[in-house]
Amino acid sequence: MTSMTTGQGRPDAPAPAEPDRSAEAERLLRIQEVAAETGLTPRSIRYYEEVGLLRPTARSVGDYRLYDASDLERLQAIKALRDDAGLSLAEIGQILEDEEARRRAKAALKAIDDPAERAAIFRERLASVERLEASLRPKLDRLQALVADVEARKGRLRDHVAAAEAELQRGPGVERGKARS
Amino acid sequence: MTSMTTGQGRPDAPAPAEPDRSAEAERLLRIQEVAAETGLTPRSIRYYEEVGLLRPTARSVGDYRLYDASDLERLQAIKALRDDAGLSLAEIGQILEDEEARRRAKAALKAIDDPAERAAIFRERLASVERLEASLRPKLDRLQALVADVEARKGRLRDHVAAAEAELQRGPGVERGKARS
DNA sequence: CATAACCTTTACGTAAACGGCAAGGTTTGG
DNA sequence: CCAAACCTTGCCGTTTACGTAAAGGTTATG
Repeated sequence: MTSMTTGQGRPDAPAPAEPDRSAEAERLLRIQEVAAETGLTPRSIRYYEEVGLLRPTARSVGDYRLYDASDLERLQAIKALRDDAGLSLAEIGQILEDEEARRRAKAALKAIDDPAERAAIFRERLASVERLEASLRPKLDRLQALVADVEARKGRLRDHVAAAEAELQRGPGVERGKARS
Repeated sequence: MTSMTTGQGRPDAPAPAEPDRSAEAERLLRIQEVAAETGLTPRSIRYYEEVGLLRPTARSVGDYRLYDASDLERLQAIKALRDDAGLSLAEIGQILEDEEARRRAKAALKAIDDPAERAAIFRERLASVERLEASLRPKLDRLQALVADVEARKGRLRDHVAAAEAELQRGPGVERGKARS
C-alpha cells in the first residue's frame, strides 16, 4: 500500500481481444466500486479526472468509466498524498507527473547503451525523487516533533496518574510533596 | 518552538501600572509585526480571531490590536497545526480548547487536596492529550511510511548512479549485466 | 422487455480560508 | 501640527475541493 508507483502509462497493450484471460482476470471496475474500495466519492474521482490527475483505463460502450488495478493504486496514492501529507491537488499533480517521468526514463533505459547517457538518466531520476522527498520531509520532521512533544506530556501525565493512584491506595492524610506539571 | 503550551488564559495580571518594567520589557506588537514574525498575513490573523482561535492580549487606545509573547506562541502553534499536521481551523480550535482545559485543570490542582479528586483530574488531562495524540499519530505514521518508501527508492537510485559512473570511469565497451530498478 | 440501479454531462451551490479594497480613524517622526 | 504609515471594520471576491440536483442514456435482472 506504500508502493506509490502507480503508473498512468499504458502505451498500447496487446489489444483486449477477449476480455479476461491471461491468468488473473483483469476485471474493470465502475466508478462506484472504485469509490467503495478507495474511500473516495464518485464525485471526487470525477473531479480528479477533471483536473487531470487520472484518466480511467477505459470506457464502456455506453461511456461508463472503467478502472483497472493501476487506477486503483493511483487513486490510493492521491488519497494518501492528500490526507496524510496534506498536499493540494496541484502539488499532487506535479508529483505524479514527476513519477511518470521517472517511469518513462526507466523504460527508456532498456534501449540505451551509452553509459554516459544512462548515468545522466539515473541522475535525473535521482533528482526527481529528491524533489519529492524535499516536499515531504519537512512536514514529517515537524509533525514528528509535534507528536514527540505530545508523547512526552503523555508520559509525564501517566506518572502523575500513577502517583495519585498510589497515594489513593496508601490512604489519605499524607501531605503531598512538590510535583511539577 | 515545540512547546505547544500556548495559554490564552490571563486571569487578571497585577495591573499594568507603568508600561514596561519587571525585567523583560513586555513589548506588545501590532498586527503587522506579528505577521512578520509568524509568517502569517495580517488578514489571516484577523480571520483566526474572527473564528475564535485567539484574541489579542490588548487593544490600543485607538483600538489597534496588540499582541504579547504568548499570542505569538499561540499563532505559531496554529500555524504548525495547520501546515505540518494539515488540520482544519475547526480541529485546531478543538485542540486549543482542550489545551486550555488542561491548563485550567493544572492550575486548579494547586488548590485541591483530596487525592481522589486529584487523580480524577490527572486522568482527565491524560485522556485529553491522548485524544490529541490520536488526531496526530495516524498522519505521522502514514507520512512516515510514505517518506520511508521514497527514501528507499532514493537509495536504490544512488546505487545506480554510482554504478553508472563507475562504468563510465572504467571506460566503455563493457556489456552491462542485468540490473533491476 | 420493463424497470431498477447505475451511469453520463452540465450546471449551480457551498464551506473553508483567506485576498483585496474602500472609507475612515490612529500613531509617529519631523 | 501634519503627512506617511499603519490600523479599523465592513464587505465583496476568489480559489480549492468537492456536494447536489437535473435531465437523460446504459446495464443487469427477473
